[in-house]
Amino acid sequence: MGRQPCCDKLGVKKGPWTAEEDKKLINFILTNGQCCWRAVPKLAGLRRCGKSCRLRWTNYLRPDLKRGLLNEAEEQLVIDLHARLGNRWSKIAARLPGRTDNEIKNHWNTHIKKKLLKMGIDPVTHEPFHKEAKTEESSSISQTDNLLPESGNNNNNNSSMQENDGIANSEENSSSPQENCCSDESILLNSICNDETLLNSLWIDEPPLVDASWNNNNPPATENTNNGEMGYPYPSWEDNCTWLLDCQDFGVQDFGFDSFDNLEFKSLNALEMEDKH
DNA sequence: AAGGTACCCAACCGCAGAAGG
DNA sequence: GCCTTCTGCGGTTGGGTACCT
Repeated sequence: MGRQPCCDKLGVKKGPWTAEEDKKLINFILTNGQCCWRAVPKLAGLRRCGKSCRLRWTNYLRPDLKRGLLNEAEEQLVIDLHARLGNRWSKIAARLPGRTDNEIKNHWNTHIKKKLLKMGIDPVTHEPFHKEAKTEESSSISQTDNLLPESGNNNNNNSSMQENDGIANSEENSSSPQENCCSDESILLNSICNDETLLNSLWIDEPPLVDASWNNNNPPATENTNNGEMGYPYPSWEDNCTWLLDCQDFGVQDFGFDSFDNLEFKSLNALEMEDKH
């Protein structure tokens, strides 16, 4: 259709964001909320493309973001969700409060993929390599089942297989993806993931469960009693943005955010409830 | 200490789909 | 129904840093 570039390339700054730019963007969103991103750079006095502003906000500046590596439970959840949803990072991220699709995608590519390969598991199909070679017709019944028709192997099956030196490691196959998961939460997760009704609900494009309060376009001023319905004690949009800037240095926990597990279970419970309707 | 390599992650790019006129 | 605009998504890139020789 011959789309125009999202912004005039002339005079648009690229590359890493400076603290000053971050401040401007945060200030703008605090006072105006998230409106049309295209207008944000101009209104906020930034020489950035709107897209870049949105990305910066969603991937880095949002105060509800978690920092640091994914913990084991989160990682396991990502693996399970990926087995069912494929490379739909945004959907996966929607199940992991405080995590962004970009973050999960990066973590998948740099950590999880290698981990699975090392265990002799194809990160695309989530099948052990030897099993895959043996019988393709056998509808899998493994825990990382392929309920998903598209589970990531129809459109992007060309990638990531070239590095399958994991075949050489297939003797490690006896260790399932859950081999490291002996904690209670992992057990719980597994049981959740084996719950068919719950899994089915993952296919439904339900409204976002975690970031609603950030996705709405209400001006911050109207949001003084936010987060009640979701049960997330986000700091209120008020006063100035200093807390928000500080937030980047600490992490959501420091603001009394619920731990991942609590949120996760809330999300999963919500899914379950939805499925019953 | 210096150079090379691997790794990580923030940011960019291009496309698809939704929304509105 | 068509066209345009905007947003969001997934793939990819490139700079910074850690590690290795």
